[in-house]
Amino acid sequence: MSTSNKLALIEEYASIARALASPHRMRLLEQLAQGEKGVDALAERTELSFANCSQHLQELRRVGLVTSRREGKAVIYRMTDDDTLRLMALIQKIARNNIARVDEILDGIAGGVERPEPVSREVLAERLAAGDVILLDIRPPEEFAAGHIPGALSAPLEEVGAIAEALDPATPIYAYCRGPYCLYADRAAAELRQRGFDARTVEGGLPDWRADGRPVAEGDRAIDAVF
Amino acid sequence: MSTSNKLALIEEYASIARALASPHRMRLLEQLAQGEKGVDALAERTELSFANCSQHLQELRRVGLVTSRREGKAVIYRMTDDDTLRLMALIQKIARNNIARVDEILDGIAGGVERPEPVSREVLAERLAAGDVILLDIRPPEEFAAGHIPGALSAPLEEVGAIAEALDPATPIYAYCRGPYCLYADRAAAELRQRGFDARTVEGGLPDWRADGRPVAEGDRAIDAVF
DNA sequence: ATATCATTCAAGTAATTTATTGAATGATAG
DNA sequence: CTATCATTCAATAAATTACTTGAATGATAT
Repeated sequence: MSTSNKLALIEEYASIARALASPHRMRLLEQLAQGEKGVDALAERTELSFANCSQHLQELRRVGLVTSRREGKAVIYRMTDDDTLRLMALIQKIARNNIARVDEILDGIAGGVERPEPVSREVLAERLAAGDVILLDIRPPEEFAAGHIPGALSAPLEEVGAIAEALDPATPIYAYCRGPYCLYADRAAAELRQRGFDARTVEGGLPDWRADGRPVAEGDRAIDAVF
Repeated sequence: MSTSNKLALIEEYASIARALASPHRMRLLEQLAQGEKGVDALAERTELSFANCSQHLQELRRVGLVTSRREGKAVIYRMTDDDTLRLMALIQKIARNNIARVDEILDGIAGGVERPEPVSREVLAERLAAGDVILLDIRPPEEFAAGHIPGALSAPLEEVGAIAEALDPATPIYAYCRGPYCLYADRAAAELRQRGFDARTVEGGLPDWRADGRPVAEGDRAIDAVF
């Protein structure tokens, strides 16, 4: 009884890991980290067939990593809670530390320039309050409009170069995007460092910031707080 | 390039989850959470064939969750760092919150008696310092001798009943064991609650306590600090 | 060197998981 | 009530993963 209980528990724990053990499901979670979405939007963004996407989502739901609700004809999926996000972030951290290939890819993105450690969200909040740093949001403008860190400047990846022209190279720049799985901020920071800026990425992305319980602003532009 | 890099990264992240997605590997990690061990000890404890155990260990090593070193003829495996432990604990927490079956099993172990939330290690440390709580280590005596929380009393599961006779029912009791995957503390606390004690478990086990950077005592008995 | 022991490798089969297809369900609009 | 649309279910084929066996390696002891 004791032993079989223990084995049953371990089976369940393993089932959670198994749910994450598929690139497709990881990508679905990455999408859901931006906010809740319907099955068709998820199928489109991940380029999965409809039925396949639905099945993967059900598997994630089976172990409680996501939940769903019905809204008219559509079923909307969302991450269950912040622990799901923490789990993704922790796996990403372990990968960065332990798998050489991951580090190589991230180095490759950095273009050979020295790649500093990401800044913690806590430090970011302090420096934002002090006003001695520029914060860039590297996501597409629509996502910026739907929610961003107060004080951030919208700087979609293609525009980073142009925006940099207007910035003071003496002021440190922090960049963030969607989260650990998103490389926009890494690439923006790499480009800025190559241009001589003191640019670093922020640990995690907007979903993580939100999960911390920190304030989120909405609207088209939030340049006011920076300039 | 950008997209394929991103997909490559996600593949690697998924591979870490895949490594955990097997009850056998979970059990191996659980064993390694107690401390480093050789392949034969692990094969014996998990009741796996030798070659099979070796292969599972290599898979864990491939994604960096464990490392190994050679010691004479034997190869000793150990957890790479505390992040591996954190990953296990987080999965266990998610399972507890999201999978009804896990909660049922843990309830079953509690024998129908109300099951209070585990106490955080931080609170435990405060109360130990204040001296107004009794701390029981429910693991086998050998493991206690190899390392335990200072001030803990060694109380192997079979002896908990007898030891309880000597304790003051007015003083709260905290119980710990190996960690999230180990049920000794849960069962001890359940038994004590049925006898009318105010008994709770501690979140995580000795490995987690150690990972916090808290002090660990060695030796046969540490009753002195309590009595 | 040779023998011995712990571990790893390699190959084959069994078992599980995945993706696809087409049918079924469940909610809404007409 | 029927038609329509989004989603889910069920069944099959394809791809992966797991376990076993027996041979190979690498380190020690004689």
